[in-house]
Amino acid sequence: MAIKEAVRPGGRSARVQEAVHHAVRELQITKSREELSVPQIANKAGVTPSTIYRRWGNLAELLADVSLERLRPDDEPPQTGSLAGDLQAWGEQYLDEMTSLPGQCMLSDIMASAERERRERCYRYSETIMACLRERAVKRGEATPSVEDLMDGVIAPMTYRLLYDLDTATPARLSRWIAQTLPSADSPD
Amino acid sequence: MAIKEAVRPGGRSARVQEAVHHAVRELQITKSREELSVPQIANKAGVTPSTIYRRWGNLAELLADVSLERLRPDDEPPQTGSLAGDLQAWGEQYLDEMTSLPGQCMLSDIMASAERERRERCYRYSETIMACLRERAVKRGEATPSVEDLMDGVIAPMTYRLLYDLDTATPARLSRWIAQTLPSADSPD
DNA sequence: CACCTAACGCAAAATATTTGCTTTATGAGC
DNA sequence: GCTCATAAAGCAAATATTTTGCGTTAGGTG
Repeated sequence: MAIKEAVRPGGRSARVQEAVHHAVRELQITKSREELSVPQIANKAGVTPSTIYRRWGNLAELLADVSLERLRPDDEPPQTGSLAGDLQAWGEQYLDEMTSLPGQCMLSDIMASAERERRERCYRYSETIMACLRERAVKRGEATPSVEDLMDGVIAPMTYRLLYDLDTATPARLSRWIAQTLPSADSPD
Repeated sequence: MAIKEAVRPGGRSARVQEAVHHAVRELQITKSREELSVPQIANKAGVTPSTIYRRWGNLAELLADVSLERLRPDDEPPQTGSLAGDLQAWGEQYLDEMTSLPGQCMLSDIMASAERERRERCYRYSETIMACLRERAVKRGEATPSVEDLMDGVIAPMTYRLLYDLDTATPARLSRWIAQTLPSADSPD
């Protein structure tokens, strides 16, 4: 019955982690990023600040940790019957989520983290989704690009624009990225 | 003779700015990111901490500001005689710069800034370079993609991988992004 | 040349962070 | 179950950082 996660993930540790994460999420509803502070979060979570500092190091890392947790693939991406459709459907809801204020904060928090590993987790997350959509297409017998090509052709421009030029992170462009990435077949242009 | 930059960019202000920037660059040589502090920088620059806090807000913004300054296009990108060549040449030196430790720190500092405007300046910077290389190609009579397409096809995957998956930010992949973006002509594969 | 005021210096006050030591409670071995 | 070793948390004092109010300096303007 040994849980293999951290060194000692048992009851109290997990409880503290949950309390702190929960406190952050609660506070984020009312307070803006620069109104948040470690002592404040600690107080709300019912722990001492030193606990947070020792576990997370600083506010930035804590926020990144909380943000990353939201990035769990909770539900299966919607099915539309074609790879292009699946990409568009998933991408649109992702864009929608990430262009929102909380979404942008989430991205910021993750990017502000010094831990390279966190950003790599984002990469793996997107990769997993691309692999899933691609797998569906393969099963249907569609001709499909590699996951690599999907990452470069769709995820990269989408993410790039979410980070650097928000105005151009739109569903219309998404269609373009998808069309140019998939083996040309039915796009009239 | 009026300089139109800030509200009052005259002598002293500019001197302080330069002193602080210089102090940061000096300290960055020996100290790692988490060893830097505002009071330390202030001391080295010969100003009081409150000056820095009032002008830049916090350490993260100051570092981002310093990093961004390095992003000025100091010299014309090398000419190779073809768009593919120009892109590869410029891209390789950019990759080289950005995969280095100082380059990665620079990217981190910029991404950690809360000011969206800073990231947009990065976007404009890359865009300017793409426009320049494209302009050359057009003058030579080459068939060229739009700047937009260069951004999506080359800059986006490059930047994406520099940020999220450093191992895959390589010249070899750069070739691939370029080949797939340019109107197919001479690539044997 | 005199005046206005943005930007800086200074130092006290408020906050946040670190640290040494104590206490608690999980998980392993008996 | 009970005991023990220790990871993780609490507590509080010591540091360090950040904010703030107010006096001073020095660009820029008339």
